[in-house]
This record gives sequence, structure tokens and C-alpha cells, in this order.
Amino acid sequence: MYTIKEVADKMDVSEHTLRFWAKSGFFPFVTRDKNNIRQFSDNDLEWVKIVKCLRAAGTENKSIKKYIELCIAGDSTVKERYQIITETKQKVLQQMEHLKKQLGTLEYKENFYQSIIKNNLKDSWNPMNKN
Amino acid sequence: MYTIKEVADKMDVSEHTLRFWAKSGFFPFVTRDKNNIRQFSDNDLEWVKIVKCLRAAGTENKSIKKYIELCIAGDSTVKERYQIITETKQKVLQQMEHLKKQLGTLEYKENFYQSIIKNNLKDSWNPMNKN
DNA sequence: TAAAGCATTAAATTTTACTTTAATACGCAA
DNA sequence: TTGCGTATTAAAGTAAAATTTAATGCTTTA
Repeated sequence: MYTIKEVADKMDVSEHTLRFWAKSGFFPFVTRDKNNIRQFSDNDLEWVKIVKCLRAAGTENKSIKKYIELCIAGDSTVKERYQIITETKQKVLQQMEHLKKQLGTLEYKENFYQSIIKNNLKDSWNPMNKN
Repeated sequence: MYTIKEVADKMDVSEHTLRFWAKSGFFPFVTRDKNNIRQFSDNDLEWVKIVKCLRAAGTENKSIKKYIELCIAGDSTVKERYQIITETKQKVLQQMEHLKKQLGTLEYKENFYQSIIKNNLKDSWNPMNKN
């Protein structure tokens, strides 16, 4: 079992955020000791991981909450959960595509500046240098 | 020359956001007609593009402003600008790496749910099904 | 037994990047 | 000449996701 501090270190999420997430209903299975201190199990760490993953994919907290609720609801919701996961996957793939495009723009700029530096040219693209 | 509305359509950014960006100092070279209406040139569209690109890379508006100011400052800042672009590129590559990892987690989940559905199993990962 | 360290909570505040609102103005068609 | 469409501005408002604050309490250590 792990304290919230240990989880924060292990999973690279701040204690504050973990408490915020807990209050948001993301970790319904975390137990408490006799002093009301949270005790995260290894399984709970997996919940932290999936929350982190959904967050990283841009999923809103309220949608994460909804996913968690489906998990709690039990086996009858597996198909819906499967759908959420595949949709999230598609979203991530689109984000990667988008980043790839930006990478192209950045590489164009990089080459542009590189040739200016190398050949000691003027920045012809900058209107300040027009004329 | 393009009106702000045309730029909004062409570049897929709202008029409001373009005005906000303009007020933020992102388009210092956009001229006005005799009625004070903004006239975006093709070159200005490239500025919109680079702003969009930096935004997409997660660059904060104040850092975008700084980059624009370096552009205005002229050729003496080309090396610094080059550095900003390569650093941004690295950031984008890291983001792509991060997304790739999340994709792995999502695919694991996807397969997990798939096998539950296919084989009519219980969700053994869910503490609600422990025992 | 007192102080230090770590935990708890609710509630207020912050941050960032817009987005909306409200007041104003130009130009053209009816 | 009225009114519609499109433009302008400053300033107020919004939203999401934390983050900070403040008050409280257990446990261990000096």
C-alpha cells in the first residue's frame, strides 16, 4: 500500500492533483487507514495510470468521471467502455497527425534560418527587410 | 489582401481569436485601409501560420510574443530565433513520444476489453469484481 | 510534552487563452 | 435615409483544471 506522497512520486503527479482527482471521483476504490489516511493499492496505481492516459489524450475530467462510473457500474458497460477507449485512441492518432504537420512547418523554418546563418543572408521573409 | 473574416475562413481561426492575437502583438505588419480595417497580406497569412504552429506546439502566448519581437528586431536575432524553432521542434517530438506511450496504454486496454467481449468474461481488473 | 512532519478538508484563488458584450462607425442597397 | 453587414475597440466574463490557503489532527521524535 502507498501513501498519497508515494503515489505522487511514483506516478509523477502532485499530491494536490491526486487529491483533486480523488475528490473528482476518479479513485473510488482507494481505502483509508484508521486515521483516515488514503492507502493506494497496486491496482489503484493502475487507475492513476489510466486517468493520466485519458488526461494526456485531452479527455475532459467530466468525461473521465463518466468512464470511471461505467467501470463501477460493472460488466454490463464493457462495450461502452471499449468504445470510449477506441475513440480516445483515434483522438490520439489525430493529435499525432496534427503534430506531424507542425513538425513540417518547424523544419521548414529551421532550414530557412539555417541557410540564412550559413550563407550570411538577410531574412527576406520579414517585412522589416522589404527594400 | 484579405479581411479578417477571409483570414478566419482561410486559416481556420475565429475572427475573435485573430483580433485577440493581433492585440497581443502577433501581427505587427498587418496594415489598415483608410477606414482602419485590417488588410492581411499573403505574407501576413504566413505569420498566422507560424503563430498557429507555435500554439499547437504548446508555446505560451507570451513566448510567441517574444519570438515575434525577435523577428521585428531584425537579422541580428536570427540565431536566437533558430534556437527557439529547434527547441520547439524538440518539444513537439517529445509530445509525439508521449502520445505514443499513451497509445500503448490505450491499445492494451482495447485488447483487454476486446477479449472480455469476445469470450464473455468478467472484468477482473475492476475491484468491484474481486471475489 | 512540545515541536516537526505528514495527512485531512473545504473554499478561495490563479492561470491561460480566449470569448462575449457593448458601444461605435463606415459603406452600400432599397 | 434607414438599416444591414461588416468592421473597430476596451473591458468584462468564462471555463477548465488545477493550486493555494487555512484550519485541523494524528504520530513520532527530541
